[in-house]
Amino acid sequence: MPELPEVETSKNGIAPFTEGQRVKKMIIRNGALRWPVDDSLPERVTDQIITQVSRRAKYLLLHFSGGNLMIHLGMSGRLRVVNELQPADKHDHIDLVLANGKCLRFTDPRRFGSWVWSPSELAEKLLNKLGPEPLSSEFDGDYLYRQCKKRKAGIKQVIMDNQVVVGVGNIYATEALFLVGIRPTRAANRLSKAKAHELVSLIKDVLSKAIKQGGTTLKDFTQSDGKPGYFKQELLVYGRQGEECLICGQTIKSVRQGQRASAFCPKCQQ
DNA sequence: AAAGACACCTGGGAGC
DNA sequence: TGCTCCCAGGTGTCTT
Repeated sequence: MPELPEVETSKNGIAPFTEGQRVKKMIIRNGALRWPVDDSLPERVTDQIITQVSRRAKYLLLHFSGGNLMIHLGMSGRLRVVNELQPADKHDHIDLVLANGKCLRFTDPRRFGSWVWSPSELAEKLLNKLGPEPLSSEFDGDYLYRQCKKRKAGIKQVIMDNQVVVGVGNIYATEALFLVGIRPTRAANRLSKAKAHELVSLIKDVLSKAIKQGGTTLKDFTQSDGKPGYFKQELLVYGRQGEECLICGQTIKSVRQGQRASAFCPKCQQ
């Protein structure tokens, strides 16, 4: 997925075309997503106005008077605003056709994404577990330090844990740990308070910067107008295993943690 | 309570 | 050209 900056970029891209618009029709071509898309959704949103578009964690929320549509992009999901007459492609699973002749189109080859109505039992279950937003003041050095003291797992797994802080995925966790000079495998409970403060500040920096650049385009992600995100050029270690460290020239290594690759520089990160 | 493995699914690239 | 295998932005669930 799309990590937090990509979701934020999608939100900013679609908001001007969707806020204040009435939904004319909802088309579900393939509802077999992370959770089966509720059959009653079209009935629920048809003729309703999208009052606001917001984000919570990696969920994009379309607000209606009676509740929200919670959209998650999973690993390969994408939202675009297209003309309603544009023919649907192979993985274009859901359309929200709007009164202004535009169409909010959801594309997701791997179908790990989701469209869930909130409030609902499922929505509460998903939302209740979520930790603070990474860019909020609640996520600060003292907080992360307290969370880390309880855990002996690798620091990278802790900052990627949604219960600790939301929105930090593999790319930005990897980058922030490089910037702070700590190996992803370092036991979280061995992080000093000073480093916890520094790490929080770098996570915020890297996420904010990525949002400004329109996110990171690897393969699937594009902004809602179809343009790529430009943060990829800024990546210092993610995906660079085998290449030279841009700071010291050492070969970037990669380890697997929780079935996920973690790239790091063996010299810059201890 | 926490950690680890596994699940969901398709497509792209590497290697043979 | 084609097959097989591994990998990929996430995260809920089940087992130790």
